[in-house]
Amino acid sequence: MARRRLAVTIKHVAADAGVSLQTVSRVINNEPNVRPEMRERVQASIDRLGYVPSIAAQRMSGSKSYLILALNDRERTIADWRARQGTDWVDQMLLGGMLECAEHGYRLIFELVDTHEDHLERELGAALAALQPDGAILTPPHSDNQEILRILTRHHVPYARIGALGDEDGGSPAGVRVSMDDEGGARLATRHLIDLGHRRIGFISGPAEYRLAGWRVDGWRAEMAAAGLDGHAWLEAGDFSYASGARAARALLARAAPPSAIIASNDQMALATIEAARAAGLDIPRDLSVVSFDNTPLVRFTTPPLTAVDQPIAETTATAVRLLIEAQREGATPPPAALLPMTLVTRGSTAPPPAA
Amino acid sequence: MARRRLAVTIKHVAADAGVSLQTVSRVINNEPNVRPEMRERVQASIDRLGYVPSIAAQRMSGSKSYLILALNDRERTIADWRARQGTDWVDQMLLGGMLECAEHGYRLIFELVDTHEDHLERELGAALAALQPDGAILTPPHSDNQEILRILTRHHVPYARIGALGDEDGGSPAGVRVSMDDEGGARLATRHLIDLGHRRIGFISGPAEYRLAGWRVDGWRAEMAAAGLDGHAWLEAGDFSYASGARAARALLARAAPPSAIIASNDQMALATIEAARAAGLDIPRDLSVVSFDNTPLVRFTTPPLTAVDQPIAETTATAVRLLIEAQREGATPPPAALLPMTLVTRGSTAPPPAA
DNA sequence: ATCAAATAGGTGAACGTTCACAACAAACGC
DNA sequence: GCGTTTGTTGTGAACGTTCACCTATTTGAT
Repeated sequence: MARRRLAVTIKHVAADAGVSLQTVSRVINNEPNVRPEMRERVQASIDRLGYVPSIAAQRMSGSKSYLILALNDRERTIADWRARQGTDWVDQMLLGGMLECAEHGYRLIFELVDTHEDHLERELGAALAALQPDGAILTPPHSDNQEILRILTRHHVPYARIGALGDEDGGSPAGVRVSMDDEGGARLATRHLIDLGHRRIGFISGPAEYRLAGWRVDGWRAEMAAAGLDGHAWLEAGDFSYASGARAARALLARAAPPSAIIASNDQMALATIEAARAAGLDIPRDLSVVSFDNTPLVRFTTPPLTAVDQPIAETTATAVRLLIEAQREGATPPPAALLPMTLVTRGSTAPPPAA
Repeated sequence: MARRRLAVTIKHVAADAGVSLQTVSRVINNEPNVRPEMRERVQASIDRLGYVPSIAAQRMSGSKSYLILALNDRERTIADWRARQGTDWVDQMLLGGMLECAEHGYRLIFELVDTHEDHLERELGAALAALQPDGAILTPPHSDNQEILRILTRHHVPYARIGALGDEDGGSPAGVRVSMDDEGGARLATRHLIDLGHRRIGFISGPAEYRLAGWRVDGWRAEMAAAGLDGHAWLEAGDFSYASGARAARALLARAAPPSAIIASNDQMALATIEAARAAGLDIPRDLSVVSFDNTPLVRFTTPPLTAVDQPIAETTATAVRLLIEAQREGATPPPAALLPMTLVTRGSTAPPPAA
């Protein structure tokens, strides 16, 4: 029954330092108009008593809540999770955003939302009203969900969208945007293979409903074209699943002029490609070079370990958090956008093409 | 400057329904002593106005915060994350706990703490004071960290410990405990191999500082003994790393009487075992059966896919949340403990031993 | 020297909710 | 019919912080 919270409050600090509540508040919030010596005295009391302002109380009197919500599609996340299909992106996103938040005295709260029309309004509204966050981060594939944007706007919560389009802003406040350079990543991979001497470079694409899948194709195509190579012949469609990757790889290898290298749009399809090649009696990387996209933990433990394009997932949320906080401080300048570069991690699955 | 929060408050609901604030509060909190018709009328107003109580305000007036903190070692998490070493457990823990929280109207906040002596006090204290959570979950390897327990106790935050010892409770409030049955899992794996006909079953252990590593050895040993087999000869020490697994596997296979099956204490060492076996010209599972522990996404995409003991990581936090909430409702009965069973997922890496 | 402005600090009210308690009505025991 | 319990509603204070406003004091320009 002893429900008494014996927490140390601003009142105790004020009494201890012999000043008013307001002065302590000013010191906490680093406001001006406090004499240095006074500030020091108050700070000493704060340290000695181990005082920490209560977020709840701060939020109550209209200040920031120092909370940022990372909104994720509940169904998709749970499905991925139940299936234990590398939900690796959850780690990356969460931790990247969290550390950046910590840096600025904020806290990241990971929130799963049901994106079904009827539930969305109630659930998201409840979360916003209850937590009153200072910002929200939208992750794919719902970064463009107009309904979510509408609700956030109505609740006056500034947002950052990851991997969102920029063009469709029909006058609505655009918010911060952070994207990964999928096209650049694909160019990197293609360039790497061209530099090794490959000329017939195959590409296994992802499902059309993911925009990033298209961008990856674009990058491959652009770099092929730049090198005077055919950026159309060796394209096979996949859907990010292992099975589709296996099918696409078999199709590519069965061609009259099979590619000497294959870029797969994600790790699972790359794994499938390796298996398919091996089943066809090919040695990796002697007979076939393989590059994958995403660089999840999966690809470090294959034989050979895969050369892969690394997605800066963590940097994505970290940047979103940073821009969100900065934009708030700066005032209403046009909301910033960032494009994060991908990097190529060279491992054992790529080599010069066979002498032919 | 329009800092005005035009949120709908309890006051609006009260006015709309023509009752006092207190009555609305009672309806929200499902308290007794409200006439059904009154309750209905208030509920109607709540629904119509889309009212959601503010957590901040609730927390202010001494009620619950409906927040549960999941405490994790910052350094370890970041290291794992930077290295992109399957931080799979983060996903699992987080999502498991989160969904269970959602079920009860709570919210899980993932918090990284610096466990270095001097920082711990300040950082954890700050988090507790700021958030005032209704409970905390401690995860390995710090479930027994006395300093953390001391701080939590001082702040009156009930806690659940995952994978903690039970014996060392020197009179301090023990809190809820949730563990995974590592020994049972090892027995399951061993039993499976024995049933297939194996008699020389090797075991690659984890590092001694992890208690669960010892429990896994115990389970293997117990089941071997129960079947009248030698539970000492085919043990090799590893440290959960790929390199150590490769070393241990080579050592086992080089023996005069090599095992026909090997159980590795985690997935990475199992992967290493498969590679080592293949390098030695062995076929999996024809010449050697391999069982791994943990069942991370890694092991589904190897060839063959690995038979693995699955850790109920998600259930672990889910159970912790549930017990924490229940214990709070029930009052101070002796805090409960749970032991979660592991399961064996049979895939392609196990088969009867070669005819010999 | 005088007045305006900037600086340093304090005071009461407000934020949205619950708690303790009071008030009143209805139901009950006898 | 009376006192007692039980059920239902309302009232004022409290939680910890910041905001708007106020009062001194100091600074600077004329």
